[in-house]
Amino acid sequence: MSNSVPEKPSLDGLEEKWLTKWQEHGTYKYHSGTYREKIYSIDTPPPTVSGSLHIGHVLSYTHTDVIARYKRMQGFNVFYPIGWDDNGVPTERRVQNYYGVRCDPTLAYDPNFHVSSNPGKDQTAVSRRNFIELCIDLTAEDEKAFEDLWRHLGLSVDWDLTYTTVGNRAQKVSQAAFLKLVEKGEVYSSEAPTLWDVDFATAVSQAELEDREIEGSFHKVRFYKEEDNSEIVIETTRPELIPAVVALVANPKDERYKKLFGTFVYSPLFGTRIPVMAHDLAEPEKGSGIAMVCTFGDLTDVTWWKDLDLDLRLIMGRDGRLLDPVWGSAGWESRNVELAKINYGQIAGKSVRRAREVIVTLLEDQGHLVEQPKMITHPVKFYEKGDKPLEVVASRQWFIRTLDHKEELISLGRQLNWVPQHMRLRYENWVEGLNTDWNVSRQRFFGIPIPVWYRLDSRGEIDFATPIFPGLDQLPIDPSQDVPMGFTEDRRNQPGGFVGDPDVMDTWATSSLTPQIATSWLDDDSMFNSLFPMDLRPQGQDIIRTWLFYTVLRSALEHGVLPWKNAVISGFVLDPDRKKMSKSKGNVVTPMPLLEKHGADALRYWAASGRPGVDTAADEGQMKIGRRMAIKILNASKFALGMAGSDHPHGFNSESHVTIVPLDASMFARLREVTKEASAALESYDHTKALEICERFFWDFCDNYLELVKLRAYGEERQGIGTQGTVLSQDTVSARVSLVAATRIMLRLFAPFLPFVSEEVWSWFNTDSVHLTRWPDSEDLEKEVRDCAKKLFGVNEVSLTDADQDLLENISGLLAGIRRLKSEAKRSMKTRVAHLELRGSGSDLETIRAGLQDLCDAGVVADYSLTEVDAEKIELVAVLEPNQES
RNA sequence: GGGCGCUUAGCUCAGUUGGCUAGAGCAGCUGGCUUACAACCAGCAGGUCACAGGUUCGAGUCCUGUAGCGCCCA
Repeated sequence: MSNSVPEKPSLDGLEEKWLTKWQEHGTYKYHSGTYREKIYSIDTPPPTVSGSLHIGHVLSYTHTDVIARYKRMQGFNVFYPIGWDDNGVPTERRVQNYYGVRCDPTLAYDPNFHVSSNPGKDQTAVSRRNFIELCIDLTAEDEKAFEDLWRHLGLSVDWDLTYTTVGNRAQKVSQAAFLKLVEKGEVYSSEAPTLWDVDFATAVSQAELEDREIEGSFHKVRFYKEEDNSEIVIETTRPELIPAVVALVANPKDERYKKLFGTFVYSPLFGTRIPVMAHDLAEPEKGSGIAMVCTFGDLTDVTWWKDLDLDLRLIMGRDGRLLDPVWGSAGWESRNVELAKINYGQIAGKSVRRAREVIVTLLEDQGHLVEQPKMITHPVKFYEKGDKPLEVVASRQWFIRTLDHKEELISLGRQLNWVPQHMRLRYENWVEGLNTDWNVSRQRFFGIPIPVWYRLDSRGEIDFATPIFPGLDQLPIDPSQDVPMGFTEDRRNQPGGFVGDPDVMDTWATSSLTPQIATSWLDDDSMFNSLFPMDLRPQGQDIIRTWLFYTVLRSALEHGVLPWKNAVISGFVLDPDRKKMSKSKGNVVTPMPLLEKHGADALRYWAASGRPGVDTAADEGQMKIGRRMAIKILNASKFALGMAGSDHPHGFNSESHVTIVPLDASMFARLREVTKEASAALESYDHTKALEICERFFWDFCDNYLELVKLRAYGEERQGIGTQGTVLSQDTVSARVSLVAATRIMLRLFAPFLPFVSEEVWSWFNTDSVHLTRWPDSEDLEKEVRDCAKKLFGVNEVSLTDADQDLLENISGLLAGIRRLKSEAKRSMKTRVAHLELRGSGSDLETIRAGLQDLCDAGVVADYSLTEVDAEKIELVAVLEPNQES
């Protein structure tokens, strides 16, 4: 046993030292080629690198690392990769702001393009390829910041397994998975009304929506019955859509409107003849109980349009400005075409907002408005990253079928082990509430291209019915650069030739494949089979409906199974005042300064004190406690392991027999329980409980056990028992072996939580890494005692019994009693007790007899006596020696 | 409007299938340099378990309702 306990142990410099050594020694490397049963595979969340680092990244990633380290110590070959999510709109937006550019796909690539180091107010237009190059450059920088944090925090990931969500492999997997779903009939394209963000100019999916309460106005507008031109009043928040109105609907049970169903009315301003119809979704209580249906104001309009088989009058452009239809032409008939033209002329080409103002004025001027608009607040759908309400536009999109698979998805959700369990309900509620298939096309620039070309007919029109797909062996492809089989580049965009699909995939269409990307799906079958389905998906509660849901969906569609066995859902990190952190509030806590101030082990301690699914405040107090514990581990270990380092002759050899004395055995009995309880807690992903159990034992060990055995371990002369010259007593040997063995066990228990200080202390008397040792179980404990006896004293035979588990606790209680007496007398703890009388029942006194000598040593008791009395518990009567100074 | 979670000491949180006087850390107070540690140690004090009912020999724990806070969905 090598032994180099430092004189003055310190946390300074530990992080750099061990990060370097772990990297050099490949401590956390995954070893391919082992059996599935011996592998523990983790589907780590790839952080959005264009987002800013915040303390939340420390919390959940530390939780995962604790589990990874625990599993590794249990002998699992841990597959623990990390990925970078550099895909999608956040990256585009960041590149635009950072470099002051915008993408214009019509421009040609400029190989000599350089970004201005001082971007002005006006954005420079750049080609798509230039733009993508900038995206890749910037994300590379962003990845470094994340990697620095993870490394500094001591995450035990295998950095050789790192992947990105825009890399070649991610492109290949995303496109292959898409094409396989095409083959299975689970993907289709269609021209349909789609939720559309006018600023980003892209379609969005149900998962990317959020409702926001915004101000609007109810306008009471007159429509006119065909039969007698009498008025009928509807209320709308979208008067600018009156030119797109295709029906009025009321509830079939609504007596007020029953007789109107089947009749026609004319719209104001435009004179369009439209039917009055019945539909269940019309709410009698809302407004006047009769609503106008437009193509399209919202998703309800889409439902009505489909259910009632209504006409289509599109006026919303993809840029959020109104189109300019020809009044009087087919579909745009009017009973007063000239008036319709004049009125519409005022709003054509205008934004929604401006058009609304104009329409309201026109309605008022021409007498169609019943009264002044009434202000209301109402929920409106937004793209979660957008600033303007979503519009519904008709466009061609690719969809993955989800609605057909709801039941299967719910059933799979019930097979997954959710931590905490109630998170399953969020998933189930989401699946139950799905109302559209998953639109995976995005009209963006930076992303993985949809791997599709279309034929152009002799007039140059796109034939969407027979798309051309690449073979799996061609992937990845970019249809705007690559050419489909049977064509040459000069046929691109030519009549009779082909055209590439201009869209990219929703980023979730890639992120939902992280298990497949990380585990070499399609590239290495044996690796994939040994890692998939994976063991653990750790992630935030905010992306259950996206990342978790989509990943389950893709795995179900492709493999027919769950992608992992366990999903551990972390809570949010709140600011120190327990408020949600947000950029706008300016209360975002960044991790690096805290890491530098308190140290990695301290931050990890804080993180581990937050349970899965529970929101946790960024509390520096908790970090300080973590640091304090790391220091305590250094100091306590220095003392305990210092006991091992005697070069003096001790009188023991391989023939000797050592008996672990009852007090020491009692400590081990408790430690055995601790290892059991901590293991059970970690098995159920309750790292907080595991840490608490270990921490409590450790503190108790320091405060009581260490103090009780201190003198015995030193082996100093004392009454009755003691050493003769340099020869140690059995009791001293028992204490020293116990101190060292217990410390070794505790270091292994702390290793997953506080990897730096654990490794440092371990290195004082070992050459291997504590992180590659076995997680302790009760058998290890006996073995550890034997090993220590052998190594410290050359002793082969050791007796360790756990006859009395309560002894240590009882003696500790009495020591606390002695301390209380001294404290109440306002005397120093080293004050001698001239005489201590222990009064209690005969059986109680018997239970403590084996620890009395240690108690007297720790309590500085000169002399004691036992008095048998009829009492429920042992009472102490102490006579303190007089204070010599006063 | 629907769903989920939370409410225990000044603060942050434990509290298992219902079972002794409801625990810990931090903060507070009082002492103490004590041969691992003053970045430390010892001791003390601090609670109507959100509220109202109910079940039970017994409820922080189970049931019903109410209030407040937070999150998700519509």
